[in-house]
Amino acid sequence: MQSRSPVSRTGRPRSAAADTAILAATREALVELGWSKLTLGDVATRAGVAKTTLYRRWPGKNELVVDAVAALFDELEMPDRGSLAADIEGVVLQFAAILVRPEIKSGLMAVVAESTHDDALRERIRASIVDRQKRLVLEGRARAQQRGELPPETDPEEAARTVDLIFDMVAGAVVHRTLVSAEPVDPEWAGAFTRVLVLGLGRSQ
Amino acid sequence: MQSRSPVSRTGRPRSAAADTAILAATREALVELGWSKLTLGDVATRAGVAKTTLYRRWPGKNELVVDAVAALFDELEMPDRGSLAADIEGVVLQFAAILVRPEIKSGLMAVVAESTHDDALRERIRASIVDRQKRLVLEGRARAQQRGELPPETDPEEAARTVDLIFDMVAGAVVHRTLVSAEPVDPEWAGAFTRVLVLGLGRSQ
Amino acid sequence: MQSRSPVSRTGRPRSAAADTAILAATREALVELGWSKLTLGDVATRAGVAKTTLYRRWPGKNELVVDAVAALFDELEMPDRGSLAADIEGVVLQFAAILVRPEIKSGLMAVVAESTHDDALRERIRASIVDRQKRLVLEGRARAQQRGELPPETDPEEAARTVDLIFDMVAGAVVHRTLVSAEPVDPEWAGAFTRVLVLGLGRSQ
Amino acid sequence: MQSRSPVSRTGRPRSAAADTAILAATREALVELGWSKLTLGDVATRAGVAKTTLYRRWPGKNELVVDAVAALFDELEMPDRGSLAADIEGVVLQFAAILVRPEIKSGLMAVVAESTHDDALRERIRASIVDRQKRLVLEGRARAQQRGELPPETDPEEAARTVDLIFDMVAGAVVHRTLVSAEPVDPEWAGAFTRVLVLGLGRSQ
DNA sequence: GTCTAAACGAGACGGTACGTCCAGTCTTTGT
DNA sequence: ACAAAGACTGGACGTACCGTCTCGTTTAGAC
Repeated sequence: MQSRSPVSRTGRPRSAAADTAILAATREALVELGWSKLTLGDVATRAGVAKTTLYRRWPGKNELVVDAVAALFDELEMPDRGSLAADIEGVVLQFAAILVRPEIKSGLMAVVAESTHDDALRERIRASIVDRQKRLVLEGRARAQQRGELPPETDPEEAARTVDLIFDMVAGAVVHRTLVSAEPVDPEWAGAFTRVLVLGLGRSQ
Repeated sequence: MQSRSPVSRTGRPRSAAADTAILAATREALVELGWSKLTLGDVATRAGVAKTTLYRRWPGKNELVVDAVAALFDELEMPDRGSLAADIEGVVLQFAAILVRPEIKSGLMAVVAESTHDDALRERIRASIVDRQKRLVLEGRARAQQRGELPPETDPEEAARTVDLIFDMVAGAVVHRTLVSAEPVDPEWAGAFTRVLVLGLGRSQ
Repeated sequence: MQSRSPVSRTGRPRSAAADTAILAATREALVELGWSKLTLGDVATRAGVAKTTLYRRWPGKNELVVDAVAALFDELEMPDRGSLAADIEGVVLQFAAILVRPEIKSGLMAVVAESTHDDALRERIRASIVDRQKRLVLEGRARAQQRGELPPETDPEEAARTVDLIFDMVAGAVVHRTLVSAEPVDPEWAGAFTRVLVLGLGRSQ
Repeated sequence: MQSRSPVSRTGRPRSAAADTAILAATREALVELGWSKLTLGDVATRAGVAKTTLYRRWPGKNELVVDAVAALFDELEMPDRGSLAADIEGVVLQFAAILVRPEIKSGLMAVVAESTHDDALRERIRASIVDRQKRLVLEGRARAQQRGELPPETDPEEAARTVDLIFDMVAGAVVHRTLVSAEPVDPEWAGAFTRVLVLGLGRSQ
């Protein structure tokens, strides 16, 4: 009989604490040093862990940073604020608040840059970060349809395309404002942005 | 009457050809190797130039890549296509065409990432790339006002804010679509995007 | 009973073979290139070793060459040739034979030159090379005293000064003849030199 | 303004002052930096001269240092001190006094080391430094013969060999004592050395 | 209560690129 | 024609990390 279990039943198990410590150390190092000066040796030292332990769990710097950063995005939530505009504005502000955190600022763009010539990395980013947040768009649309602010979708393909468009517009604008223009996403900007977006979407009205 | 350069009329002058060769070599290396594997030694070799010559002119990899990439953005133009929507759609497609070029794809996000913890670099990017392209938004608005598609601005501060908002929305959405979502900016997407944007702007007046 | 090395029983141990290979490669490079054209990168390559490994073990070129050269001096021996004069003549010829070897010729004077403004290096040379060979003078004197050629020393301080004087005279003359005058130390010269020295020492008693 | 030289009408004449300044700057740099850290650019700067001027006059560092150092050896003189022993002792002390000067200490051994694999350099050293000092041995011998301390030479070849031997013994011992053993050549040592040498030479007595 | 195999820390290893420095040459303008 | 200035090619420097590799040492679970 062969063991079906993917994990080894014998030998010393991997320390669960190490994972946590490594990810925390990575975020800490991102804050202090930024992506390009972050070294795995330094992360290992901060985490009180040998370099080998780190390499046993992540293939490299990129993947480690993706995982270290991904967790922070799960904080995003979209409580019902009563209208589509309010919901969007809330998410925009929340999203911006995450983006300005220095560990994100330093890490996110860098891994996206790396992903432009590393397909596996792009897939990891999509799975860990991007797609996880699309739920917000879906949720918001559903809520708006319930409220009657948006018509129910007729063509499901067209609907999917619209979700992607909205996602690119929201995420893109906030990221560009924050990281490229380096201007704050304050309620005023969020309001102006949301107004344009909601009006643009509301063609049926 | 006026001295062109207040300093150094003595000594061997810097080779003008070297600058050109170095920037071209940088773009070539970006295409072949991508940002992270690009080394200044390799660029120097490709340009047929000593490493010292390169370091004499640029402080480092980041600044070199900004300059190498900036030139390509000046290709952007906005011929009069007859309507605001057509003008925007045209620029979006052109912009996307530049972004998918491998030397841009590899380099742009990386330097933006670096700029998150290097103020001088961010300023260089803003001066060399970002601000230079805002002219397109200004030009487009002026043309739309001439056509009567948009009212003349009344409050100049408000107008400036709107220019920034539009710039972040257009650039952000296209960059996100291209580099994060890694989906093509085809005429269909460009059309959908433009429709939302123009509708949103029109109604907000 | 006693721990050989009080430090570092942990981590991967240093390769003993590397030391040997590096010193051999250094001697080889000295022969082919001479001191001034010898580079540590080249030595590392010849030894099949990374540059870092070399720097981990020696602080620089000088110290490495001292160690590479020192071993060769341990070949010096002084078999009993029956008389003080014969013993000295034998050592002079042996010493000269070592000095004309190209790895010594290239390296020895250079490190001595460096040592004139590097106290640690001078100490290293003294410990590794100079003091190790003073044994020959001591041995020769003891033997001559046994034979009755020299009287037993009475004042130990005076005796130590004489040892130093003889050492400087022998080593100095042979080195000067070989490396500065660039003339061969043949049996004839060795005989003439020994005659002067033995005569001078004998009469001074 | 009047032309200084009636001969050379054409071209700017070489500055004689430059030679002096360069050699002085070389000695100064040798004192401060030592041979290995002395750079020709630095010498040129100290001398208030362009690097090109320096290269126009000397082929390289070695030759420059030989010339810078050689002048100092011409200070050696041997006034008649009344006996062979006193003459030798006087020269030994003078020679030692020159050798301990830092510009000599740093430079002399280094160029000798280089000369072991550069025949032209060895010849230059021989011509500029070594052979110039052999006159002292010849002078001393002649004087001793006049005084009757040494017999007149019979075999001129044998006599030449003896001159060389004495030169190697004196120069070698003093150099070795000073630069390798790094002990002072004080009157006590000089006396002991001279005693051995004179006794050794005086076989006819 | 051992046995045992993987995980662990430490740190040496072969590499690659870094950014700096100097050698020696070349190209300007000035005298 | 020579000088001063300084840019140029080329190459070694010593350092920093990379990702891998040996070591000796835990340590949790299987027996």
